[in-house]
Amino acid sequence: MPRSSMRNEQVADQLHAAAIRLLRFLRKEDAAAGVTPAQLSALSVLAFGGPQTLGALAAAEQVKPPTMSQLVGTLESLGLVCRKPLDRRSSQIAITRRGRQLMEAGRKRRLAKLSRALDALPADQIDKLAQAAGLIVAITDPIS
Amino acid sequence: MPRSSMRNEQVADQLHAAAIRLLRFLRKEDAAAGVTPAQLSALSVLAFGGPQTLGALAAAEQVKPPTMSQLVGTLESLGLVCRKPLDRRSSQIAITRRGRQLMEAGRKRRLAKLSRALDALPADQIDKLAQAAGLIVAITDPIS
DNA sequence: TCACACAGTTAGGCAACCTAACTATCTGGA
DNA sequence: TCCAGATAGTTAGGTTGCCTAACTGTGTGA
Repeated sequence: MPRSSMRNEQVADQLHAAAIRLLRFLRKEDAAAGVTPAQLSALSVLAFGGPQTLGALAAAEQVKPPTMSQLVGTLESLGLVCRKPLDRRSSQIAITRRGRQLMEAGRKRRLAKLSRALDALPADQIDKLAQAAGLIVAITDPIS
Repeated sequence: MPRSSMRNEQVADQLHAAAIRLLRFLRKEDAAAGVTPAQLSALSVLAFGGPQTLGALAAAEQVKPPTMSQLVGTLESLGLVCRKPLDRRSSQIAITRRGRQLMEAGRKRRLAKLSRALDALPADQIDKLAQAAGLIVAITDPIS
């Protein structure tokens, strides 16, 4: 086995553990914001990716349609997204003003917790985290 | 608001999104290995941190005792951990040989998926991911 | 010795996933 | 024209992982 693959195996483990810890760390803050992490993530996709169909949103979030169907149902009943029919079997889902506001509020809540931790780090380490986040999103992107 | 805090807010968001994506990306492989991510994480703590009480394990994993109680119950029924009574109300929980084997198998499954992605990256970017993982674990560590 | 602290479990509930099966709609080719 | 098949989404039912509240049983110090 080449040395680089052994290394990658370790990195895979470390990233896995780090992701689990980070989400547990942030979950409480998300809950306090009145939305769950999955809801926040979907709102974020709609905010930055624009209106899209349920199927596209499910693909972007890497979940199956029934999961997204339920999630969007909840968000709609909360007035955070709305549907604009395309034809009689599908709609475009768009974030509402309230949804956008709530997403910003959630971001601020997370900030309160995570930025205290980040503030303790030197700028170059924060850079590394930012770059790492970008890399992770890139390599887990269903499009790529 | 100082510039660094604005920056940290963005990094917080990016890390959050990255963690969600990474776990969704890896979940299927964990399932194929016959253990769930939370189980794998607990086994990992026991493998590297040594035997410990249920309460300590819950604290290490940043979950509440009932959560860990159920998780350990499952792992025990699968023969992946065992309990050694300390007194009549608490035990030390230790990973078994089978638990260790299964953890290694899970690691290999994740490798199969993630390392293909990592292999496409230059070594310096893999370094960044490894360092970032270490930073995340450090800043979300309940002990620190 | 006995009241309180401590360790863990039980009960009940919710969010986020999944697969399988279904409904309804659209569309292309005979 | 029209219907077979593809497509979009929902419903039904199940699992895992997390929580709080309430409980049981055990240990301990004043």
